[in-house]
Amino acid sequence: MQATEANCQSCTIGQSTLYSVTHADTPDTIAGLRRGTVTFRAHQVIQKAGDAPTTTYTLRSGWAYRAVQFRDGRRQILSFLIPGDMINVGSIWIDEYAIGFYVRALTDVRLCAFAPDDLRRVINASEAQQSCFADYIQRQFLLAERRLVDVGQRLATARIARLVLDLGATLRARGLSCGDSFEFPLRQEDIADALGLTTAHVNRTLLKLRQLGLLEIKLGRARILDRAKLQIMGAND
Amino acid sequence: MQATEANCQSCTIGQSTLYSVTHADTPDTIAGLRRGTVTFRAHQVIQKAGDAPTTTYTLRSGWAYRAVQFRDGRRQILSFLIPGDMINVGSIWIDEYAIGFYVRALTDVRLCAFAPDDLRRVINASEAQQSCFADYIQRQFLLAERRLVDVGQRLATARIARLVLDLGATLRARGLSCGDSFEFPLRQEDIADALGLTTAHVNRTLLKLRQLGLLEIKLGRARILDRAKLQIMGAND
DNA sequence: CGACATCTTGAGAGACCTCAATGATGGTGG
DNA sequence: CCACCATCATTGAGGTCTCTCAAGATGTCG
Repeated sequence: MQATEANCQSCTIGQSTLYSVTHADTPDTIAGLRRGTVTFRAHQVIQKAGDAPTTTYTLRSGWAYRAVQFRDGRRQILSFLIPGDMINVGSIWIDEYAIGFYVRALTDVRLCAFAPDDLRRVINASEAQQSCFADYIQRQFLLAERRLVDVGQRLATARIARLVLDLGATLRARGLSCGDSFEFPLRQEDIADALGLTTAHVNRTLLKLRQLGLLEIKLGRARILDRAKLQIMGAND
Repeated sequence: MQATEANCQSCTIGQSTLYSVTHADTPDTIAGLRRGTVTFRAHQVIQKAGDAPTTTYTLRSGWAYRAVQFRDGRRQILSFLIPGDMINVGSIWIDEYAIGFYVRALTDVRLCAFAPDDLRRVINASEAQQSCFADYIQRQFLLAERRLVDVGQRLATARIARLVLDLGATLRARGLSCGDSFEFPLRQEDIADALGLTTAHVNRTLLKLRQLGLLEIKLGRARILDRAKLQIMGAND
């Protein structure tokens, strides 16, 4: 990992997520608080389970994921992190919060570093900023519970359809994609571990979705071929 | 539902959860803010999916759960609510937040009503109170992700073991139980829907745990017969 | 004592898994 | 430029956990 620059004035990410109000008003405030950036290469571990980070990071570019690891090699991916996400929200409010998961880079990533105190002040600066932050937390919570419902109740086809649609929607909301084809650096194994499936089954399910002309995942890109039908497939309720 | 009294001075719940700091300092503050209480009978719906409650409720007594309902009758329980829990945290910070789940009473329950504004002020009153609230949110998040890991990766025996241990631990933390036998008003169907199983399978799994001398659930009570072995059973990782 | 909810149990089926082998693909070094 | 390697995708055969559907047992309550 190494420090480099990446200015805050041109950053469009902050405008749509946690410190959006402050960032929109005076990007300089954020720029002044940022303690620099850090980069990791694809597949590197960013934080280990048990770490109690004292710096709070936001994801500036690239993808990562949070997961728990089992001794026998199985793992459960808890969420994927894309630009605008916080790596460790807990550290803002809770000192010495030891995380129960680990964070790993999916692609090369760049993180922005902040002191928890500073972010706390930014968030508390206005009611607008507070509710913007609350909105972010709420959404993360919602996504976790969506996955729980998927894994608990839905078939493999629906789980995959929904995961792809969800990620596509989030990317769009952050201004990182604009159509039915977008960057999608998950391996089949990552999809499997996020949805409680095996790679073999994900592969067969993906084949099925491709044959049905709904979805194609190839070369690090996802192509939604028939959004309407994919949504119906995802909503088998 | 009907309004009745239940005083805040003698309430031990608030001391261990969201407004704990304020409550411990001056229980009168909370008492002054409370807009009264509401009761529901067992199995009554407290909030419907799509509702955007303008009042924030905390659970004073009894059990409830949050769940999503499918058209074909399936459902996924997202979390169980026990005294001290918030019914709708989202409403504190986000106006007009339409919930995507419904809330139903498991036993007879009594709720305390608050105006979102008031709770917001209480929480913002001090850093201690803020981090206490953050801690609560964090824990709810953690529990949701624990369930996701369970449903995604663990066998039925482990899922059930962990659910019971988790609920027991939370009850203990709130001073609502003190040993290995505690109130447990979940039907087998509730367990099934919380863990992505069917009642038939929950029944057989419960039988197995009973025969192994680890756990007994009967007449609305859970009895942990061998905590050590039950924990091992739950940690099949 | 019915009426109802809940628990229990059985037989058969399906979704998904395990294990293993075979193809692609892309990067690396000689 | 090709051989080589690691990573990832693909495919097959067989197994199992869990499900579906159904019936019966048990318990609860008015």
